Amino acid sequence: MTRVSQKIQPFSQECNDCPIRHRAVCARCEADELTLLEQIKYYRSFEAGQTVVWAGDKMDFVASVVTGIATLSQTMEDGRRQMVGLLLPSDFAGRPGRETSAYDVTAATDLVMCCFRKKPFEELMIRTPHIGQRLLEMTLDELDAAREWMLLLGRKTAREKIASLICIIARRDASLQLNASDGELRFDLPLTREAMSEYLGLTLETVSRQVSALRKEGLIVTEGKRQIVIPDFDLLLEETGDDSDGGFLI
Amino acid sequence: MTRVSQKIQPFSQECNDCPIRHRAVCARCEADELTLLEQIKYYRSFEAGQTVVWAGDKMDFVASVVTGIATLSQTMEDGRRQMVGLLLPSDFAGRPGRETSAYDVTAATDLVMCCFRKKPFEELMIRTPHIGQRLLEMTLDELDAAREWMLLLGRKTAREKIASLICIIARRDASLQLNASDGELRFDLPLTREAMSEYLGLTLETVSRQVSALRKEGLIVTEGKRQIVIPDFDLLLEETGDDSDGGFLI
DNA sequence: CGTCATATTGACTGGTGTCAACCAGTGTGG
DNA sequence: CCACACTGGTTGACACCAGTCAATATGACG
Repeated sequence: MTRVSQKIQPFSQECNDCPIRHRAVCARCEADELTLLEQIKYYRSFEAGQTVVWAGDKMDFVASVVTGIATLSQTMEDGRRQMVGLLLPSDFAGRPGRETSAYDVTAATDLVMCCFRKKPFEELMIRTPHIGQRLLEMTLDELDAAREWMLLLGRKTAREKIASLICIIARRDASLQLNASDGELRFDLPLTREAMSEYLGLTLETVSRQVSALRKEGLIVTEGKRQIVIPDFDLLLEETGDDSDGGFLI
Repeated sequence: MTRVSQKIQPFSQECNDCPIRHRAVCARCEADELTLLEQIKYYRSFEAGQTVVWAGDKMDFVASVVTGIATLSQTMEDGRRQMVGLLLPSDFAGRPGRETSAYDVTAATDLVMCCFRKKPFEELMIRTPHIGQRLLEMTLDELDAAREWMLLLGRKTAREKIASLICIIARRDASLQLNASDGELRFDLPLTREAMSEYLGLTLETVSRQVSALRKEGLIVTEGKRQIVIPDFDLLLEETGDDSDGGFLI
């Protein structure tokens, strides 16, 4: 688990071509504001498994996830770990006005981040309200997601947790790529069993058992190690314990 | 559980005399901005146990908690409940830009809120950046608290959960009133066993058992039903599972 | 082929949930 | 005034879900 080696990937440096342009912290920026951001941004790439920063370490930048998935985790003294954030493309990492990272930030998959040095970003935030407004909106969304997650952690059974996680990832995948080939959903699980267990507050053995159970019952089909097919999404939704109706696609 | 009856309590209507003036969403406002807020604010009082709004119901205001404690809870179809927010004086309820409440909002104790009709508040937010800035700051704090809470829900034992909750309330109590009479901490538990169980993702029986266990071991002393004395705070802290050092008093 | 990381499965344990009885305090109405 | 109900809390007996420990698969990669 090294924290070196971030080769600059071939990637368009133009904000206008950016895949997350309309959803990230810069979403509301006008052309001139974008120019200012463009001057202080730089890209960093990480390989799957690499740590971006450790909890407590100095973090002198904030960043948007461009491609890939990052996780935020907390660790207890005796090693118990709980994931507390799952950052997908366009999500924001780091906190303006704070020196160090409160969490371990890890690349769950290969990852590209659009980074801004913290100081200039903070100054820019004061001058351009559009950034602060968008950040507030995104933080409120994060808070809602965290509260949904708390319900899962506090009250759901292992089976419901697994079904919920698969539905969450399926939804997010569907919202990015519109691969609605009939009612059947197909996507890659971007998390290892261990990462899933850290997300769900379970052991990795329980995760494995419950995934197997859902497979044996035909609620999901696995192809290879990571690929998942959901033959009937509504059927799986019923296993999450959530209200049947409340399912809005992101 | 009615939702009527909010008698206006005798309470200073002057923002300058407000006990939460320096910590609430209005904390950064200048005198002139405060005047604008003052024009659209109104107080509402609730008795312990009353519901402020139900999840899904229209909520046409946002509000600061002035005195007392409010809770945010989610309910699953079959009745399982999880608390997802604990609002203390100066904390903010409601979300600008959203019509309905996402959670049940309940008065855990007698409660006074300083309310703003949503529309005027949103318009004010656009014109006075200080409100949005402060709200962002508070939301980021809420998010951090929610993530700490997720660690508790996902990874802590019942005993650690109870110890953690008592420490959290003791800290907050100490931060409001500086009653540092020696090393001994004394305060009222503002939550019923049921509310504690909803906070912690436990049953109320388990809460009761673990509180009794801590009492029998002398880690806490109970006087009457609700009053709690902590003879040695550090000793109790060791039962939370948290890092021994990281304990900053709010 | 061996090694390593990841995943699966089994046997067993134990912590927490469930169901139920009981207690204490408070308010109510005959 | 006392019987009664009602709410909030405590304690016990027992069941069961998920954790623990361990063995075995699977696949990637040298």
